[in-house]
Amino acid sequence: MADAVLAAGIPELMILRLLQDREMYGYEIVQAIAARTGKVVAPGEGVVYPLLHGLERAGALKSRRRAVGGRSRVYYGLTAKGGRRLDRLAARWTSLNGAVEAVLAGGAHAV
Amino acid sequence: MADAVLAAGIPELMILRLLQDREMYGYEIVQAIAARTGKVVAPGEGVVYPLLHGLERAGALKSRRRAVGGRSRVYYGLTAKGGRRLDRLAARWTSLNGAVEAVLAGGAHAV
DNA sequence: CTTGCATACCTCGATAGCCAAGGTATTATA
DNA sequence: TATAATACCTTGGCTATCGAGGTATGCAAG
Repeated sequence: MADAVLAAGIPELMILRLLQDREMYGYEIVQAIAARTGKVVAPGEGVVYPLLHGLERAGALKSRRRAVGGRSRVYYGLTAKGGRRLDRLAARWTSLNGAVEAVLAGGAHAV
Repeated sequence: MADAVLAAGIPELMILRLLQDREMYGYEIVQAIAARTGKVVAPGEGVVYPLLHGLERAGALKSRRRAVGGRSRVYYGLTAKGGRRLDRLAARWTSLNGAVEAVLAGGAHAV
């Protein structure tokens, strides 16, 4: 099932969150994540493009080609389904971080 | 290489942190993590034991057999090297969480 | 005008971390 | 005396991620 620890899943979460604000294209997303995280997290194109394709297949994203300045770009937008997926992953991250912080803080151990 | 996104690495971080406080044995660690995180994170024995062996091989842990109440247990303790490793991973987690929060918060995008 | 860099898309193979499931043996409990 | 809990371990498989590659266009420099 691969669920318990959420093997990171950070790129997916970030992509969904970015697309919540506005449509973006793959290359732009790659740059945006690196920029906004100061390169702390910087998934390459080999991560982002397959994720975009998978998310679209899953109905979380919707794509459309647009020609901008002679260039052809594939813009992605969040669907309602994608929004729910984002909410779920964001909540999961919060809970995951809480778990890590709890152990790092130490001291108080229930049970 | 596999470094940029820190593919979780949560179990390792937690093990090192637990052993910073006191010696523990594998089975105990498995229970402790599940308990302290309310099962949000609950790596099984198939995760913990190989990690303990790997960390010991890497010089981050030191083990010794102890007989407790007729039972034989392998207790692990943190070495100086393991302490540095813990510091590094903990810092990394903080920075990683900061990156995720930054993207989730959205709005302000530097650069 | 051609070399090279940034843009923009994509795929592939390898690896690492995690997981479930199993296996052994002992001790406590019902 | 069966069953659950303790305590150790390994194996095989999956998935996310990574790096490196490949194609093609636009633009700037030389």
